[in-house]
Amino acid sequence: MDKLSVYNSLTRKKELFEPLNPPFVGMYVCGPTVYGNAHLGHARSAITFDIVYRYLLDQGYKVRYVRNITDVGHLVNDADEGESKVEKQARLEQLEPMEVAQRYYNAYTRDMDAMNLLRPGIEPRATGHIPEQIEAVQKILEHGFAYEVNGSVYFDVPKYHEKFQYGKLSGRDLEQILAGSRSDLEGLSEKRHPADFALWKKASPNHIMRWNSPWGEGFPGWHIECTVMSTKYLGPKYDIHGGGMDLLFPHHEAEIAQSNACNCHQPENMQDEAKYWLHNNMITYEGQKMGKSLGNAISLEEFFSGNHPLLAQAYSPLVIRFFILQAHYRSTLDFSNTALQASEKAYKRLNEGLKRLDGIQPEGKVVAVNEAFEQNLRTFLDDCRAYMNDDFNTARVIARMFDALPVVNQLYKAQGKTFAVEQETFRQFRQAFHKVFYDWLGLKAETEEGQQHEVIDGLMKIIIDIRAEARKAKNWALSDKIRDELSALNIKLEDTPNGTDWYYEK
RNA sequence: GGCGACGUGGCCGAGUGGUUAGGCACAGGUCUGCAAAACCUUGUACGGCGGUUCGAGUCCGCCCGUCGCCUCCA
Repeated sequence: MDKLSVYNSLTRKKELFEPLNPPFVGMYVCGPTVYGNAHLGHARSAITFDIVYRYLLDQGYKVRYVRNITDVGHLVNDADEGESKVEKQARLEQLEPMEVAQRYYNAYTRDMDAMNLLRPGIEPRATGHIPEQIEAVQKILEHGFAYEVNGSVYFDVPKYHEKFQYGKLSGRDLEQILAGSRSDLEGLSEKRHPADFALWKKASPNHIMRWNSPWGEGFPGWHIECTVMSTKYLGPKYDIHGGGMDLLFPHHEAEIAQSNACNCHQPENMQDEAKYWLHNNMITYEGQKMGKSLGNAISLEEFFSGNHPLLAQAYSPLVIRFFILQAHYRSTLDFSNTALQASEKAYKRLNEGLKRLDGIQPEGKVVAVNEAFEQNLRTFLDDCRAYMNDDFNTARVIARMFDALPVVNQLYKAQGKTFAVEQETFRQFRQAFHKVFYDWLGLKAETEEGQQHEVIDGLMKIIIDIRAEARKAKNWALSDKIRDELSALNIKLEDTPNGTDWYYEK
């Protein structure tokens, strides 16, 4: 494939990617709700669209990448009914809701930075766009696709369905939705139809996050923020909307409906918000879904530190990234310690290969061209491009890098004696490999700081053990020599009844 | 039950109907005082049953199983 194709959830097939207004591309991705630490699911979604972003940039597009931050509290459905998630955490931790949101936003950013994600161009917050959301609700009301009840405003799905098609994204039809939810809840709700959803919700007295509106004090419904913020920064119709498959229904379905109801009066002007809807698949743990109730919801922070009962060790952020990229984004991905350890080793080997590649000096060597090697390196970039063009198949790109690795190793090994490929081929390949590794996949050589700490700890333990043996044997000359020479390196030893501690001191 | 995505060798995972995905593990080899690392080489597969086809992991049907959604959580 010499042109980029993407799988569009809206049409359920791969389509040639053709921006609405080249060279500009607008991309909106559903970001995190900042009331808790980011987990693998957040990582997968963010990394998936980081790849899309990077690749489009590399293709020369001017991309405006918007990823929202949901910091508006909404209702939970368990025992804490009536309290928003953000609020609930605030009470627990005696913090302001916005303080909670900021804290988890910071943590999210920290984790994403660690995995080498490019930051979006705009990260709009729902709470920063309340007036725009109110305005959008008003517009939808004016257009006759919503109704107000007791200070809340609901989207009128059946009314919308008369003119537009509700359910086109998720493949549902209204009758089925109605049939499925008719049994209970009816009558308890202010909604006229079970499929209707809130655009604006009246705040209960104890709801902290609240704003004035034409319908009284309240807060926006879940779906409206994305419609509003995408419209504000990307226009009523833009190129790509991304998110996890779990958001397909009802969130994205509702977004499409809101967008059409708000920005178009008639079906002939239908825009469906975005041209391409991209969805990444979910992550499981040893075949099971992740969830707090199952005890296997592991935060990224815990992966990075290894501080979780289910984790055998710590996994570096880039190993997590690499692991995620080894699968195609539309497949479910199962993780386990063995799977991650496999990725860790593979990633290490790739890094070693890259180091060797950078160390190879092709100049002035005897050339005895190996046709297979030559061919391998020459077709590398085109192969990788074809895989990326095929709906961002990073798994195949990585496999292709491993296919080239033996050649790199051979060239490295034979250096100084023979050089089995044309120098120009080699130079172009090296450049291409860098492009794929750094620019497309967003990988980078592991910083060895963390490893070095471990190494130093290990070294110190060995030294201290040797010294302990020397002291036991009353070999004071050796034990003092160890202490004095360490001291010269600003490493101080302190003998305690429980053993010997060490620390840095200038 | 409905909608969607899937079920590939010991594990993770690509796969556009016809000849090797790849990684990890395992095995053999090179190197090595021994070992490790590194490098080289190799084996093991397509959930089940039918169907289409000269030929199916790849298309069609049914069955079984997994995951997500179907909630005013976002």
